[in-house]
Amino acid sequence: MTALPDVLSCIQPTAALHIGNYFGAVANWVQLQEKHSCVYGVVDMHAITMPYDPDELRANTRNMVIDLLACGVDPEKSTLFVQSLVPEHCELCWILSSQCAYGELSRMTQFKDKSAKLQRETADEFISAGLFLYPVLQAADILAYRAAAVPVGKDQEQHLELSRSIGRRFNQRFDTDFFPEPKALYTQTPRIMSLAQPDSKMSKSAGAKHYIGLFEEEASIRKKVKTAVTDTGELAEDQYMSPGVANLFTILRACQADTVAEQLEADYRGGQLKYSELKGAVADSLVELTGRFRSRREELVADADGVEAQVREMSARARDIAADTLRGVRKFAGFPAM
RNA sequence: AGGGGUGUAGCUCAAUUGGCAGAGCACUGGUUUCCAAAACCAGCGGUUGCGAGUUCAAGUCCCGCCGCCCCUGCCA
Repeated sequence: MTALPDVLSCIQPTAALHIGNYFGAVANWVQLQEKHSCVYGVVDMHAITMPYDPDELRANTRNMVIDLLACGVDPEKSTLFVQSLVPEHCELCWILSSQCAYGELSRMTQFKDKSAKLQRETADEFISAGLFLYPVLQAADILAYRAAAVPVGKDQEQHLELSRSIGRRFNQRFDTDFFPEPKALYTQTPRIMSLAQPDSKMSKSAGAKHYIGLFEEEASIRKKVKTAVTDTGELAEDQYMSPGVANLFTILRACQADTVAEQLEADYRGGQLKYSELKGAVADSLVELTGRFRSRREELVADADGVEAQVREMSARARDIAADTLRGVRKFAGFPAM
């Protein structure tokens, strides 16, 4: 029997990582692998729950793997798999879906938000059943590895809770302790906001000037930082600084530029801070940090075939664990052994 | 499968009897600003779902097809 991992975490393949993804999740992955055995996944089967293009998805998945390796996810320490190469996720999802109440799923906020939005708006958008089952697939992602812990931020708390309760129900229903309850690993990660709209989280969907790509060129990074929103109106009574400025400081500290950040904060308190200086410091830090990633990424791209072979090998390793889980699940669920 | 809707710029939508495809938002550039925002000025943006037809002329009318939404069914 293959050893079960301490930590499991997944990310959806998207066009390119931005600094919000990096500081919010990926940097933490790189940290965690130092002290834990980690399994990380690029979950392309989740990506098809929304309208998408197949060629784009394939390219995004390949790029995401490269991006993660460039950021420091280390095949020597961790297992990085592509979800669709481990079909057990899907099989487990189906079995678990029958241990999950319809009402429970319709109460998932992510799904509710989407449906509510539909009623408010034109109501002519395609909502796949896959979107509804999304949290169950997520539960399968975790339970397939019987992982001990999952790093979560606030927004994924509810989905992890569902995974725990599905696993619990499975155990109870089939009178076993097969699935350990995955613990939430609360790690404080900085929440990077949109540069153009600092009251909402940084995301690519909002548009190019809202985010900074992790592998963007220096000139582009500097330009985007420069055009970031600062003070847009009056500060609220209880506000220390405007969301835009606070966001710039968050980025600066996330880049570990603490001494610079302290100096500039002192200037801010004294009313001496020139935002152009702050922006210069932020841009410098980002350029320095991402420059390393960019050069590592170039090496990986040059060896694309090697990377692919490596990921297939790691996915096969992940599959060994998942297949082992499924052997047990099939037995409990009443299916014949394969 | 049948019935009813719907499809126009990235998004929301307009376009008279068939008569030059437009607006707002978004985006790009400029003025302004320590940097931004806001404001103002300028600009980019189109296979009108696809295909055929009628016409001097089709976003608009006729026929076929496709996608999506709602309803009623059918099959497993």
